Amino acid sequence: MPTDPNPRPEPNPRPRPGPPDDRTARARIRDAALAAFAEHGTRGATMRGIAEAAGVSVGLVQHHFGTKDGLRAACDEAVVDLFRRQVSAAGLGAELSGPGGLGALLAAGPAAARYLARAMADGSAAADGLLDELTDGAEDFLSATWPDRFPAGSARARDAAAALAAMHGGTLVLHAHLARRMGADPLDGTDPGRLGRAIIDVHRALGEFAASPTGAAIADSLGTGPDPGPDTDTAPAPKEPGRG
Amino acid sequence: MPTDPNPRPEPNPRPRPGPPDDRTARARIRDAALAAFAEHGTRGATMRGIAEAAGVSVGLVQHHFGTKDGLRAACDEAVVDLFRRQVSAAGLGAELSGPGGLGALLAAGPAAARYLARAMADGSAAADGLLDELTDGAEDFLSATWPDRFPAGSARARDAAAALAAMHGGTLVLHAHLARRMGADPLDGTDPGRLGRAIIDVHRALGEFAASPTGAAIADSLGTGPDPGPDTDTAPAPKEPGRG
DNA sequence: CTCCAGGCTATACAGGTGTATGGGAAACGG
DNA sequence: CCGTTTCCCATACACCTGTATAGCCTGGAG
Repeated sequence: MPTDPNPRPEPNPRPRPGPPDDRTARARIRDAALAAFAEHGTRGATMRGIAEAAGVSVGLVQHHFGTKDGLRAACDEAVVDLFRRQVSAAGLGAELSGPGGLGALLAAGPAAARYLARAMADGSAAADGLLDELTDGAEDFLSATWPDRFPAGSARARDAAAALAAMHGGTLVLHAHLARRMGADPLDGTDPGRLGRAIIDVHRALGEFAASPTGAAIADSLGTGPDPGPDTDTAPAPKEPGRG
Repeated sequence: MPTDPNPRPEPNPRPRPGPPDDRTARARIRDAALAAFAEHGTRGATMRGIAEAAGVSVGLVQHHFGTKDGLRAACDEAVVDLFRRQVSAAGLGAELSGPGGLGALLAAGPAAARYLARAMADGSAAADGLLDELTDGAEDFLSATWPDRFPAGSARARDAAAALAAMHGGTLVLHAHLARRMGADPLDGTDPGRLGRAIIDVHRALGEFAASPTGAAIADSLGTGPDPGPDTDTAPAPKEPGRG
């Protein structure tokens, strides 16, 4: 959470004229838009609804952000900014897409996470960029940890990295389903580690299953590619990654 | 010309008056709606666009499906039906949420899969129901395979099953991202096993990683020890009798 | 005081949306 | 021949959308 020691909404402090100052009503509008876009989608959210939620008129929204797409772009930028600050604050390096990258996304705040979830599903430049970064991080992680199984630049590493990012991002996008089944939305801030624990459980279990003869048979039935891979090494002793 | 066989595929053969007959223009409209909903979302798709894509007028769409929500419901039902038929045809039992369940979804056809992906993200009764079935299957699978780690009805099994379904469903929802990174959309029908292979690769790699000391440390940092055991559990997930 | 820049509001407008309505065409049944 | 049913179309309507425009209010500068 960014430091925001403002008990009052600060009616009209005449902000500096130059750069985007991001305080006062402008920030209120942006936050309201974030929530509205997250809840109703880019198309479902309305300018009037956002203005009402922010306690301002529709004209002011236009005055500050021009058009609806401009407002959307501002939300994108704000969320990406928040995420980057969170990542650098947590000291995460390239391996964003371990269980850690997801945690950083969640730690950026429920509103931002919800917005990102919608943006990923709807497809926005910001969400695509973030997803690409997660995927790049995952590919680096895979290639660095298992160079024989996922050679750098190989199609197998690329596919696995994309799938990994999609799977972890999918838990974000489908947070409503998780909330329905787990009893608590993983995006509401309480117990941020619960989803991570479940994901690790899944990977451990499914990893063992995939390594079993039954799993190998399933993999074979899918038309295994050129490299079936050694199934004997179970503990490759990966190099220490960053905060997970 | 009273006695005239069918020179055209659907000459309006006066179908049976009673039940939903699903032929002629009605099916065309439904298919066009499926594609439109999948591409533009429930809100973005328009009645006029669907009618034009189906080659009919807007009035006919209303005549057959009443309202837009009725059309949406019909699409839901059709997709769910298709999926069930595919599952039973493949002889899949409870383990819907292994790599098999996802494959059945994909095998139901690109249009249905795309529609389902959108429906999962937007949230519809059909998508929720299907996701619940996948989750139930995953929970059964986890509890049956690792009874000590995922006791039946435990919170840990429930969380892991929900996460597993969300992760696999997420690859469906984020298929555009996968297409961007893998170079081919996993929902376009060609090489249906490629995504499954990537998922298995991910589970194997991440499973090994989670079992490593580094992974265990990460799991510990998330709040719970390696074996929390069954904590507060609630009523087991509702199961549908009959259809397995 | 006046002046005036800028945050802020109210209203108007053009376009698109879902839906209701009235009517036309073809296949039976008489 | 007419009547009825069903499929199908063109149009109208009320509503909501994003956006443009004109004006009000505050507060500092001259």
